[in-house]
Amino acid sequence: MKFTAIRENHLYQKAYHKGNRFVGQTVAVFVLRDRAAKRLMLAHPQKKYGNRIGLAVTKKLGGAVVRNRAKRVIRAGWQAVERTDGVRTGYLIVLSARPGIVGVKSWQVEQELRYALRRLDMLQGPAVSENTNA
RNA sequence: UAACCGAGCCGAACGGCCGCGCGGUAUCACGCCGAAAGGUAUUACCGUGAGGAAAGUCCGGGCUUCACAGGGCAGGAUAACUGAUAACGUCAGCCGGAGGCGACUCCCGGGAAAGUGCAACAGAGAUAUACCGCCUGUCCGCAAGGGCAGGUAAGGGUGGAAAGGCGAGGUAAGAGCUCACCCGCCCCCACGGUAACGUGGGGGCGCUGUAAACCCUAUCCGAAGCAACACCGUAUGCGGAUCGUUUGCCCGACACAUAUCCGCGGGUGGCAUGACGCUUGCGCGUCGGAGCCGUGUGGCGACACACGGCACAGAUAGAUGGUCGUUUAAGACAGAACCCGGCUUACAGACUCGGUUACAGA
RNA sequence: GGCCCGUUGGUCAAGCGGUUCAAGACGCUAGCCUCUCACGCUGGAAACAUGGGUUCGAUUCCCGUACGGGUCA
Repeated sequence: MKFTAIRENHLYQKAYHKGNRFVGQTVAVFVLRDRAAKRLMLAHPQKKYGNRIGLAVTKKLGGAVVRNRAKRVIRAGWQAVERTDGVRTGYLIVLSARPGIVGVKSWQVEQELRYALRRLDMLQGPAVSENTNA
């Protein structure tokens, strides 16, 4: 699943300071309304809205291998959530790895991400009805 | 059989489902973003896709830009010898030394006899020395003994180190003072070796340690590094903060202007075997490269040469993943960032070859 | 990615091949002072990142490792 990556440092700073956050054992999620979403949509050939996603992993977690694996696991979990439940678009989303991510399977990250996005009211589709029932 | 020594090699595999980067073909599409240069989407198929250390950045090169007549100083690096190599502080062989029963391993291995410095504490004394002791002379004293002058490094104790070792001669007592033997250093000769060096003979000498202290000798070194650099483009540029509107499940739509402040300068190549020629293209040919694999020849070896074959990651928030199953259980260290040759450091396990010692058997 | 630095008590730090050596300040702690606290005075505890090497002797010199920092578009 392709997505637009955040690479500017100021956007990370903004997400950390202004965004809604959820902190779990494996990941921390920061969500902020993307002011440039419309412009990006226009640039997009299919005229679709999208989320800009940033992955952040501290050097404290380990070497390049450990950090790469953390990013892959988070990416896999995110794709699973997006595919099954759907996520609202037009946001800046920063996924920051936490120490618990080392050595976990992707379904654990997926679970936590789904819970986090539900709490942040970012889900659409089938998961929403479950949320209301719960 | 056991315990070791050395060298090499691998460092998960297979299958199901869902995914990623790059290249190609088809599709989309005379579309979209951008001032331009330029960039780019969807889907399907095919090909391809991290390491032995990719790491640390400790050395050496390629490449690039700048500098450059020649010479010297300063500074840095290296240190037996012969070779290998593009080069090296690397590697091979060999010499010397150390360790091991042995296979074998280890050594920053020039010069302290050019000069300077330093050597705390202890000790009489640290590169020159007389504290105790020994001896001679002389004076005092009945004597024991003591004072003064001198000789002496054999003995004592201190120290990391006290001026070769041991025996004999010698002497008042002693001393390489003399001699034999041994040890070490320097010089000369002969033989062996390309050489370091080894063996033997002769002569001289007896010298503390430290150069990872200054230094001396010999050899080498222009500087910076792909964030280098080259080319294309170059506009009332781009980004952010402040004050907002609109949509609101999704899809879609508007305004994105003005003002103030702050910050920043685009793209492509280099760069993924390169160049050239032919071809719509696939591809083919020629030349180049410390490219990779195999075979042969030479060499003890590092390696060299010849022939044949091969094309093998190229990202830019950074591609190999997720998950399930099987293999006894999958589990070490760890991720290319311009490219090579080394070194150093980390590392679960698997395999191959050669050798040593001990025991047992034939 | 390249190129450079640094590491000494809890913190900031000086230092040199050796005895006096592991200064000094803040902090901590015990005592004195005071009716009590503060200030002040006296005393005390507490460290050379780590593994090798050179040396008689290393915190210092050399090599490796770990950690921390600076700088270059």
